Formats: sequence, C-alpha cells, structure tokens
Amino acid sequence: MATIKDVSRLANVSISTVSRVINKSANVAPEKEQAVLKAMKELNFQPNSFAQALVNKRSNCIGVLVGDLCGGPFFAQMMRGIEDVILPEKKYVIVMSGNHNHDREKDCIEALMLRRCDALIIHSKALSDDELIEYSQSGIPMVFVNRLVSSLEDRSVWVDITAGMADAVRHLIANGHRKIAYICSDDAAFADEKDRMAGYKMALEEAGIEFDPNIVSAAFPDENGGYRAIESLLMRDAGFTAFVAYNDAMAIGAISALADNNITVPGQVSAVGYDDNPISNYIKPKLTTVRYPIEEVGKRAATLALSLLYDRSEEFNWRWPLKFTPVLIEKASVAQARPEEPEKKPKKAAKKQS
Amino acid sequence: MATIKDVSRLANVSISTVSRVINKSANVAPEKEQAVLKAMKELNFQPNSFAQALVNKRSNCIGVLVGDLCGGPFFAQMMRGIEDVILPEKKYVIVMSGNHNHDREKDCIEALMLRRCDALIIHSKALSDDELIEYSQSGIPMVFVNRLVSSLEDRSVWVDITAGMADAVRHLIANGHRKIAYICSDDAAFADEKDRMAGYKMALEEAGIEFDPNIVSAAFPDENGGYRAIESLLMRDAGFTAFVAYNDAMAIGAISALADNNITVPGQVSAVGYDDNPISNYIKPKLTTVRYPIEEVGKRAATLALSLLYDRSEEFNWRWPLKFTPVLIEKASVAQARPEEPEKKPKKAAKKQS
DNA sequence: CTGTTAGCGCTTTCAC
DNA sequence: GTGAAAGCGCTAACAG
Repeated sequence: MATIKDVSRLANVSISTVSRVINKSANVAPEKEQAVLKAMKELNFQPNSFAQALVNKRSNCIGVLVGDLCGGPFFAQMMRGIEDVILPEKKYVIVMSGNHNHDREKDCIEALMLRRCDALIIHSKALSDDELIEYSQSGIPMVFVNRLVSSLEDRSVWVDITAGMADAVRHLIANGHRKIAYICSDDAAFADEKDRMAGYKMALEEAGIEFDPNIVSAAFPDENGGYRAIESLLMRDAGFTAFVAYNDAMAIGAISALADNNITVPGQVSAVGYDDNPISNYIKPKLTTVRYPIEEVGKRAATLALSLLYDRSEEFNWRWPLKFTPVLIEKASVAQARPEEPEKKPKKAAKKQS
Repeated sequence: MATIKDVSRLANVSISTVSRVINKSANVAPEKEQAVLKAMKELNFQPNSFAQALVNKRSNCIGVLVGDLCGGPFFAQMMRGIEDVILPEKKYVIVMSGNHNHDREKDCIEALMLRRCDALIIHSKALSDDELIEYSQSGIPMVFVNRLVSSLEDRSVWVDITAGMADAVRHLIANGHRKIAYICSDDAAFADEKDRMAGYKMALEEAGIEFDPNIVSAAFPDENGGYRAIESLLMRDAGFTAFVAYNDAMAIGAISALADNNITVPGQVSAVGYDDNPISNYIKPKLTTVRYPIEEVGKRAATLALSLLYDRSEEFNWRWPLKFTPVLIEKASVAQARPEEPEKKPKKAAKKQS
C-alpha cells in the first residue's frame, strides 16, 4: 500500500505538499498539484485512515448501539434513518448490539469509545440514567434514542410511547371494549414496558375501567412470546374481548395462538399492535397498530449527533423536534364489541359495562 | 485522555514497560506490573486504538458487506452468526449495506478496505465475479457469502439454492400439483434468482412438466412484491394450483393477496416459501418453506475469515463445509391437489395429469 | 528484566 | 508556495 512518502517521491515534491493537495489545506502550484494527483492515481494511493485519525483526533466514525438487529425490522429501520444522514457526510457508522443486556451494553459503549468514535448514538434499555449520564460526560458527543434521559433532555430523541399506548386502548374503548387485555413485555424493569403500561392504565382510568392484573400477561417481546402470553391468558380463563400488545410481533404471535384456539380476530377478540411493522399489513386480519416513527427518530438522532460534533447547534437543532408522537393506524383487527354478548370465556362475565 | 506516557510517569517506569504489561508481551517484575496496573486504573487509561492500528497494521475490525439490514431478518441473522464468531476473538464488526446496488457495493467495499479492516466478509449480488476477484487480490483476506465465486471456491461460503428450490417444487409435485406457479424476484440478473429458477425448471423437467412462462411472475422480493406478483398472475387468468416463492416475504404477500381474492391456502392453492423466516410460523396457514441456514453461513464465513487472517487454515478449514444445503420444512400451506377438479381459474384446465 | 530509540503514516507549524 | 521537522500514541528491536 502506497504511502504519502511514495507519492511525494514520485511527484518530486515534499510530503507536506502532498498532504496539502490531499486536504486542500493550502494553495499549491498548479503544475505540482497535477503531478501529485497523477502520482496518487498511479500508485493507487489511499491515505491511511489510522494515521489520519491519530493526528487529527477524529475517526470519522459514528458509533451506534442498538438493541438487536435480529429481533425484527425495528432497529434496522432506525439504522436506515441514521445512515441516510451520516453517509452523505462521508462518515462511517459502526453498529453494535447490546441485546438489552446490562453488561453487554456497557461493553459496547466502552468499545465504541475505545474506538474513538466521533459521536455516539445510544439506544440503551438496561443502563440507568446515572450510568448514561456518566458516559455522556466523557467528552464525546452522545445522543440517546428512544429514551428520555433526565437532565439530558437536549440529547434525548424519544417517542411518547405512553401516549401511543393510551391511544390504542382508547380506540378499543371507543369500540365498546371494556375487558382489554395487555400482552406485555417481561422486561418490566425497562422504560419501554413501564411507559406502555402507564399508557394502558391511563386510558383505562379515563374511561373509569378498573385495572385488572388478571388480564395482563407478560412474555418475551417476540412472536413466540405473544403466542405464549395469550395461551397463558386463555388458561387463566380471564375473559377479554380485546387486547393491546407491547409490539406487533407479540400481537402477531397472539393472533396466531387465538387462531389455534379457534378464536377469531376481530370477530371474537379485537387486537391492536404497536410499531407498525410492515408485516402487519400482510397478515389476516391486517393489524391495527400504533406507528412508531423509528426511521425519523434515527434521522433526528443522527442529525443531532452531527450538530453536536460540529458544534453547529444553531444550524440543526430545531429543524425537527426531539420528541415524536406515535399515531394509531387503523387497519382491520378491531371490531365493535357486541355489548351484551357473554365473553367467549363466560366464566367471568363483563360486569362493568356502563 | 491519558496516554501511555502519563501512565509510565505515574508508575515510574518506562513506556516500554507499560506497553509490555498492556500486551503481556514480555515478563515484567511483579511490583512494577502492579504499579503500572494501578496507574492505568487511576488514570482510566485506554490505549489509543489508532496508534495501535498504525503500528500493528491491524485494526481488529472485520468488515461485512450485506444486502440490507432492513429487508427482513435475513441479513440480521447472518450478522448474528458472524458476531458469534468474531466477538469472542475480541474483534469488532463493521457492517455496511450495499442495497444490492452495483455502485454502492463498490463504495462499501472500498470504504471497508480504506478503513483497513483485517478481513472482509462480502455478500455481493451486483458485482461480477471478475470485480470480486480483483478485490480479493488486494491482499486483505476476503470471504464471499451466499455466492460461489468461480476460481475462489475456497473463499466462498454458499448455499445450494438450486437444490432447495428443486426440493420445494418436488414436494408440490409429490402432492399431485402440476400447475405450479413461481413468484420470482425481478432481479433476474443476479445469481440468487437464476439459481432458484434453475431449481424450479429442474424439478419440473424431472417430472415431465413443461415450463410455462405464463405462470411465472416477477416482482421486488418483499411482501408487497409477492402481493403484486400474485395479482398479476390472477389477472392473466393462468390456472395454477400451487406456487413456490423466491422467499418467505413474497410468499406471505402472495398469500395475503390470495386471501383478498377469496382464494384459500392451502385449500385452493398450495404455497411454499423460501428462507424459513421465523414469521412463517405465525401466519395462517403456517408456511411450508425451505430453510436457508443463514446463521450457519454467517458463522462459517466468519470462521473462514479468521482462519485466513491468522493463516491457520489447518485449524479451521474443514471443520465445517463451505457449501450448505437447504432443507424443506413442512408446515401447513401445502395440500394434496384434488386430481380431477377444475382449477379455480378454469380457463386453462390441467391437461398433463399423468 | 528494563529503558532508549526508531519508526508506523500523516498533519501542521515554522522558516525560507 | 514549499520543505524540514516535530509530533500524534504506540510497538518492537536493541542494548544493557
């Protein structure tokens, strides 16, 4: 691999001159410039990015910590949003997956910092606000996604999950449902779950419906988890005419389980998911869901990271909000509750019909 | 950020000694070692990875080019396989997505090389064998996945896609189907599509069924593409009692379109997908599909890359094969063809029933 | 076992 | 406008 020295020799100039034409950092006599360009071409010269990074103290890499890339299109869509912003700036993106695991998230952040990323975009579920705050003091620009870190509100790009979940439940209530189950994540310690739960409870309370822990079922937040969570609900014999799910994957698994138990959706049970995963348009029935604007979040986070890095907050900062609001997308998995009909599991008849 | 010099000063030793304890590259007197360790702790010292990379000529990064992370779990699962192998080696993975686009794939590979990745794992659809061969001569260890690059057979980790597709079609034939449509990708120039088409034709030929271009429909290989491809088939009024799809996403879209046209699966039309995308277990009916062992491919490719890098081929090379064979997974979307029944689109009645 | 020294490839003063 | 020279932080001979 050719070095700057080889080029300077071939072009009969000093290495400083070569450096100048590489970086356009100063004027160079036209003929010398041509000679250098020619030599670079000839030797197929590529500046060594490590040497550059060493002296510039800048790596041109943006580090991203995501939950996992495998758990569905969620983070992948976020990455797309991020790349849309970062790549045009001629910077690279380094991704690592924390798998929602405390130690692994720590390892990844430290690895990313060790790699001297210019800025970090962090989706952390498992680390505490305090840990995040400590990292953010390292000096490297850091933005947090899908999470509002207290005291770092201006570095947090987040979605009002609670509002989205409340909307989902309100939609069901508006359709006459009162026994609304919640298929939730078993990561009850994480904000993602807490916020949804808060939205669920809020909407119930607004409607004067008492919260019933018996129709809440937790499992790992994927299709299989949704399947099992509904099964567990069915075994409990707790009547419900509708459910909301932590995410679309769980909703799809749940619908699949209902089908296996000969329960129709939305005929007997209405369903609302969360995320607006593209697949929700291709199952039967099409899944009514809450759109989580994840790609926009990715874009916004990347833009913020760049603005922090270049210290050009004025330019970027208020073009988009830091807070996004999810919106309900009505498709075909919600039907009007049939008022007086006994629930499919008649043991516990609805008693709170107002 | 503290440097090795700061540490050496604090510990009252030379920087070489510090370097020695960092790298365990030579014995150091226990008490000095302790002093160094203590100083490193105290200063929160982290070796500068660029300086290390500059002198070691090794970045500890493995570059990966994938199609896209967003198009479903396929590449994400491959990444998981790769990370399972790379991370324990204390190396990092840098991923870039080529989006199956020729120029973008080139850019990514060059960016990865520029970054001086220690080795590259390349999933390229759009580049020619010759281009790939040229890149592979750059000196940096390179392995190709999901593709057999001629003359680089020992660097290609691939899946016998043709065999898998032939099995899918044979399965349908064994169930009495003769009018088997093929929902294919519109990337007809790429090996992925050519290979599947070859398998489709091969199985038809074995069974003495004439290839009928009228029941082949191409579209973008995602759910929406599958949806449209089937619609187009329906409009053509070409009778078929079953279909195989390029991948599960297309199959799911296709099934969704059939449902929208009141055609039942597998009642009226049988379906076979490709990939064994986890979601295929949660749709109705569960999708019979061909398992593409993508995670194993990722693992194998990463292992090969490492073995190339460390020049320890003997150790790794034959632990696993470079060629994988997909296997048919029977679920619930295939039914026996009803022999004499006119097809749902009666225009073209089956005439080749043997 | 340990310190001194010479780079790795590049950018950036600082003189000329 | 241009070159010489001093590092960036680290590793690896090379002497002791």
